[in-house]
Amino acid sequence: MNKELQTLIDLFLKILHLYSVINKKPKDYGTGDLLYFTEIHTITMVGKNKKINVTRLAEVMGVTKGAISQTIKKLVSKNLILKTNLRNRKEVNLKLSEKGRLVYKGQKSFQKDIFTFAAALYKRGTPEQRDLVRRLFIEIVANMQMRVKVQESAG
Amino acid sequence: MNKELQTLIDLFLKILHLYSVINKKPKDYGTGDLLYFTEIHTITMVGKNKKINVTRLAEVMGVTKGAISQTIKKLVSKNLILKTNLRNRKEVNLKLSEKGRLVYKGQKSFQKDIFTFAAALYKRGTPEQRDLVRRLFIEIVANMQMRVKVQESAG
DNA sequence: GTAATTTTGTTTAGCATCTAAACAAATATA
DNA sequence: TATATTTGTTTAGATGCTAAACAAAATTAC
Repeated sequence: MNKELQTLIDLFLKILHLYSVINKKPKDYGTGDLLYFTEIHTITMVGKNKKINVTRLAEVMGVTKGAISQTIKKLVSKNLILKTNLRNRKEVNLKLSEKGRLVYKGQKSFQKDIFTFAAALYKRGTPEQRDLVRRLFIEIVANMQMRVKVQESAG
Repeated sequence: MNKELQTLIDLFLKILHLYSVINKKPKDYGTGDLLYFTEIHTITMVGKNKKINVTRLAEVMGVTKGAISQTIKKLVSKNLILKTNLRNRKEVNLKLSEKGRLVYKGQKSFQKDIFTFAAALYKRGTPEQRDLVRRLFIEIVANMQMRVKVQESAG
């Protein structure tokens, strides 16, 4: 069993690594912009969170406000993200432009693609089998989130 | 079911993101060196693959030879990795120093820690439940590896 | 056996991304 | 109103990567 478990952990670590390799190459989702993963990820997060601001985006993405500010500046200049609520120079509200939504949709379908075959496998499983998968993922997320919090309070 | 599946994919993407957040902070595994993830990952790969060389390491890690060469240079200067087979200036064989092995062990136990609770959950599952988990991971790895290969041959 | 080719590793310049810190501007609190 | 807090921006410097030019060694072709 321990060997089986180690193999499984190795598989999981391999997935984590492969995902970063896949996302290293910049992509064009049909807008004419070659976008790096950080840019795409930022667009994804803005698309997912209505009217988010820089500070909250930094929290959600686990980086500093400065990093977000720089990325947003670039994406605004590329007309992928819009700053609304500009009568007020503080508390900027971010939203996607039409072009930004195209990237958002492209990335979503890319993610769906990656998991298409795994999803089919999952669907064919019994309710009991699916239950363990779900609980494992929830447990791993909970553990990792705890670690991030500990890191934040320590650093 | 589709909502359940989307939730699961979101959980998985969250894991991928949290892992990168966790690994962003440099760590000291008791050698006095504050090491960044790239350095730790490189040490891990050298530890896992006996007498590996720069070219193979680049393939395994999905980066260019130049990148590996730079990282190795730094790790050799920190006395974490050793270059053997130096009578021959080509085909360098890499291995961990005593200090490097300490980092290797530290990282291994860190990875084990992350999955401790999930592993306990997995162990309590039935053989049928575990079977789906295994097959899902294998499927995801296969799909991602295929994508990396396609990317390589295309780019 | 020598010449041409391939393989392997290194260096360089330049780019993307991040942090920390200093800062400016707006808001909230005393 | 004065002070403190919150929010966003800018800057300098660091890591890590690529592409390309290069050097050195090994392999292949003739």
